[in-house]
Amino acid sequence: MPKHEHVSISVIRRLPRYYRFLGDLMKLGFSRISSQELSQRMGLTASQIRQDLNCFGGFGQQGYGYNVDMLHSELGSIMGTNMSYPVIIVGAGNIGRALAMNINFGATGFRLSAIFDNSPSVIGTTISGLTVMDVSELENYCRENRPKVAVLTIPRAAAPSVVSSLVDLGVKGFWNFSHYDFSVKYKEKGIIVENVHLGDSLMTLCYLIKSAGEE
Amino acid sequence: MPKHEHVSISVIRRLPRYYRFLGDLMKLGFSRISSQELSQRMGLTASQIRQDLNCFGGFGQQGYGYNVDMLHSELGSIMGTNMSYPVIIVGAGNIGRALAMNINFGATGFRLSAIFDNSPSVIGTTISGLTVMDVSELENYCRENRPKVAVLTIPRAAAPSVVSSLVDLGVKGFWNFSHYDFSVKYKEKGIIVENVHLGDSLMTLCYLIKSAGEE
DNA sequence: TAGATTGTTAATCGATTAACAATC
DNA sequence: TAGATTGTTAATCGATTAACAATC
Repeated sequence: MPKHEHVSISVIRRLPRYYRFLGDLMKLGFSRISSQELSQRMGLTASQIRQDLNCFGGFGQQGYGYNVDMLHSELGSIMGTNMSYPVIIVGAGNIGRALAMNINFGATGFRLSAIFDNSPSVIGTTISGLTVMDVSELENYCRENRPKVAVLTIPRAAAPSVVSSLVDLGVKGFWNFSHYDFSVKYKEKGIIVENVHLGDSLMTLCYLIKSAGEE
Repeated sequence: MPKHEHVSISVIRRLPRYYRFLGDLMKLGFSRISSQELSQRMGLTASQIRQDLNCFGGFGQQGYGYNVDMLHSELGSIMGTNMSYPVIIVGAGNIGRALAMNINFGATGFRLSAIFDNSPSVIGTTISGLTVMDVSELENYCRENRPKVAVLTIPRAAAPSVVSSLVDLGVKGFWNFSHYDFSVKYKEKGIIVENVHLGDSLMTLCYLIKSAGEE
């Protein structure tokens, strides 16, 4: 089934939230939901929900609404939660370890396959069932296991060379927690980068707090 | 100086990135930059940069461009990086600890003042210079120290009651890493929530990887 | 002064919301 | 059938881009 071409990023970023709310509704025992009621629960408009969903297909039924289970599973397969793309974590510091232990990679379409670090005190330790490998093994590992995505939890200074070699080794996407900004050339190559700039997020919060106080 | 009223959230979310790039330029020894050159480095349009900055004031000079140091510090004070709002972390699990150790709260307008947990094995341990306190002390602590913001790194199930009491105790903003979705009523009360839904971010990445592969 | 580059207005583009015919 | 609610088209709104006069 060829999905509608070019769905806007705004729509895509709402999908995981729909998915979460539908999962909740399932747990609450709902079997059907109207765009109207979902919109109230989520704090957006019914119109937007219908528009968003219709980017991917007509999942509802006039006069009835949407079947919760069905819509949930449709959204899941649209996003690829049933996939199992191999992922590596590069950088087993605080953040890397916390992600390894906290993120449910399986539920989001991935499979955590290896963790790398360059510190002798960390290499060889076990995190979430995986033994931390030496970054010097990164190249061999990638040639053999072809990870699709790398989680970048390394210091900024280390990022450029690591990214460059990972791209050469076939990594297609990055979940970027480092303070490194990917240059435009990677986007042109079709490399996908999902940035999680925690510092930016916190500064935004600071601005909003400050502005609220100034009113 | 009364800032221009209601700057859109899209603009606000770009400010930290401008700030970062300007900091880099300072380190590289730049003293001036044109919107044109900055736009190329950042991968956006010069027009957008000028529009964004002019939401807050005319920081440039015709024929010259922008003074890097000056613009950097202006943006800093617009965002409030010079503030020192007290912040508490609620939940000293992997993520809470990693944030305590990794985030430069001081550089983003905050001051980490306390960390709470409910697990006896964690209470009393030291993280980043702070002794983890028992959540039972949360109320007293807030009454005495009036934290402005709380970082939520607790399980979802624990969130509703913690949030409710923190709001009653005067907390104005949340940096929310829990899977809890704040209900609309808090927004109506003027509570500010900056969500960091890591699962959503990873699912978005999955979708993008999947779509790229399907082309 | 001439050249460069801003600040700002106008034009375009895209995303959200509203409306309603189709249909379960 | 009547009522409800979708899918979809049209209208609105806001954000981005383009253009250019102002001015350093």
